[in-house]
Amino acid sequence: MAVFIGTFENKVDQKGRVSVPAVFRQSLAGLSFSGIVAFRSHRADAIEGCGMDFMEQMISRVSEIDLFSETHDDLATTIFSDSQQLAFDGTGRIMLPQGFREHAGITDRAAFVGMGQLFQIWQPDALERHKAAARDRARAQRLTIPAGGGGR
Amino acid sequence: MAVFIGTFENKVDQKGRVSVPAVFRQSLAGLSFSGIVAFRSHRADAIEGCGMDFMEQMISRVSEIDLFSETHDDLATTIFSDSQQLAFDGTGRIMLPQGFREHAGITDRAAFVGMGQLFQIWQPDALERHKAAARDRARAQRLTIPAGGGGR
DNA sequence: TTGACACCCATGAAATCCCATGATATCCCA
DNA sequence: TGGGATATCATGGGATTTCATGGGTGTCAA
Repeated sequence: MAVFIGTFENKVDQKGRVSVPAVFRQSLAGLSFSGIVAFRSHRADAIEGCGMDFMEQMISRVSEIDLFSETHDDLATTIFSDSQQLAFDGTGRIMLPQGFREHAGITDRAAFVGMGQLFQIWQPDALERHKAAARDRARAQRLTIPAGGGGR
Repeated sequence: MAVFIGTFENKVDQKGRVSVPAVFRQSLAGLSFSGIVAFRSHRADAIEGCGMDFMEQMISRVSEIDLFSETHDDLATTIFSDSQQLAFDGTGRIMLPQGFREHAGITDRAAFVGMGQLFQIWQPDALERHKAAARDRARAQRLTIPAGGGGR
């Protein structure tokens, strides 16, 4: 399973390219698709990213639902239609599509934020604000991490 | 397993040809039939598409089941009899048969929508409406991905 | 002979490849 | 453990390829 930890800020060049942090790329190495899968976060003004393995997991779970049922189609449409495969170039960069950049307000800098199985891509200033707010909420609500059933 | 992710809008020319998005073609590469298998969606105004591998899988799955289930038998009959193999030409285009275009209301533009192991072909405006509706339904019913057997 | 359809070529825009660069980080050996 | 030698990385930009699209031509069958 690909794991993403840490925050990295990289430049977006004229062509819309960004280097994906090397650590993230190493997590993604060996998957069936050499690149990331990205989609607009519906919670935040950010892009969410993951590896193809994560998407394949989604597919197999969705396929447990009856094919051609309304539930299956709604779910599949919602999840897969707005995602995009972004392939690495020879030096580990991806092209951030215009629409994604707009959604996140990204122009010339992008911050990659590890979130465990997923990561997010933010406009750096927006990320700062978001982090501060998240810290406050977590403190106010005394958030904790649920105990897991042990690794599998 | 062929994976279809993303939405792509392409033009349908005078002759009824459309380019299948390059990403989808790559997913379909190496199968026993170089092209797509398509049939009219019985619930939506869209064309369903997949690779020959998926068709083969559906056939074997249905043949296990249709002894017991009339519904599945009907579904199978509907799907398989209506399906057509649409071969790629040298540049990755297919011919959308008249009947399919009519069913989906497609004239000069067609949107390919990834649904995981399948994809759909829509008239772009109809797709927008459909996407919004699907999202709303998914949210209203709190549809979630069925919990899998845990990450691995 | 007239469509329908497969095959071929041309084109512009966009994405990707490829190489060069400087800045860090890492390695290695005394 | 210091500090030069060596990788790794992020970044820039020109060259090349891919892609979607348009249109022509040949072929086979009704």
